[in-house]
Amino acid sequence: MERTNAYVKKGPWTAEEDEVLISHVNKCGPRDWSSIRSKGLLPRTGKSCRLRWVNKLRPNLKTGSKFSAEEERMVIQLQAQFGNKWAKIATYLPGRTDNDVKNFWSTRRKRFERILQKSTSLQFQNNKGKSPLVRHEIPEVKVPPDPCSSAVEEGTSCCNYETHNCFSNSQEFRMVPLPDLVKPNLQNVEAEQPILEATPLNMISPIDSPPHYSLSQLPQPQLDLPFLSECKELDQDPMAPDSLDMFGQEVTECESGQKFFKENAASTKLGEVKGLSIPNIVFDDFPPEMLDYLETLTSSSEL
DNA sequence: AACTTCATCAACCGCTCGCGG
DNA sequence: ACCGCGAGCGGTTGATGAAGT
Repeated sequence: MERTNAYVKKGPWTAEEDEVLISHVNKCGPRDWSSIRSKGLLPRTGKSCRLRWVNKLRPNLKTGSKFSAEEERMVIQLQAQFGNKWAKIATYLPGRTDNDVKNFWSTRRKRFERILQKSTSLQFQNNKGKSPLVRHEIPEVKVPPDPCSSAVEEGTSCCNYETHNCFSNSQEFRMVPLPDLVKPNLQNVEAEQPILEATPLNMISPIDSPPHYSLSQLPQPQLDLPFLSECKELDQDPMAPDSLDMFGQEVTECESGQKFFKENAASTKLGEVKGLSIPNIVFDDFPPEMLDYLETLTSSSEL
């Protein structure tokens, strides 16, 4: 048990501290973290020691090297499959820690939040006082209750849904993706052209409920996962049925298919501004495939 | 050259889980 | 069954350096 009243050092680790920690692990193995402090070896909490070992001192870590294209693809795919289970995802990536994966994903997400915020703020400026209805709405998607959603796997997420007022005990919810975000006309942003196009709601065909997959159908861990969004697919019209499969197929062919839809429904809202329906997008957990897709689309747009 | 913005990384915090008493 | 503890995980923050203006 760690003493709570003793001095605890925080902040960056020194080389000397690292040596002490490594020495401890060599003697005792990567455990008994709290004893490091209780024995007076280091003024660090066991938690801190463990983190230091796992993220920096552990052998065979790829410290300092950027994620390869293959690693990026795997993270994208595994995130779509497992959600934000960074530790689990990291087990598929030799030499990478959960912290690495988490940081990678966080950076990636921030980048697109920024890109798309720019895009949507310009959309608002450009559409101010123009179109009476600029609304993007996709028909309701009914998600059947997932018989596989054991409390262990889904419990935490359900709390999140409730937080978002999106999914609680209800067996259905409204998924409201934004078509123009699937393939935003970002090239037009700088040209100050209106980006949004009104789509009559009655012209949007319903999306079938994602198929259900049992846990037993989950792919086993492997290092050679295919990547879903190859360039050829990016040339398609994203709103064409086939292109929806580009997201839907990948996402639903796994245990988290339904969860994916649920979670991302919570991330997208429609806002009302001055009588206009303006997309008010929250990209908290934007679909990774969509982000990847947007990345491809926007990488040449010099935003 | 100075300033701003962005990306990356290390580390901390709060929470949950599992285990032993 | 309950409680306390250690370990592990995910979210978040702050520091730092690179790149852009």
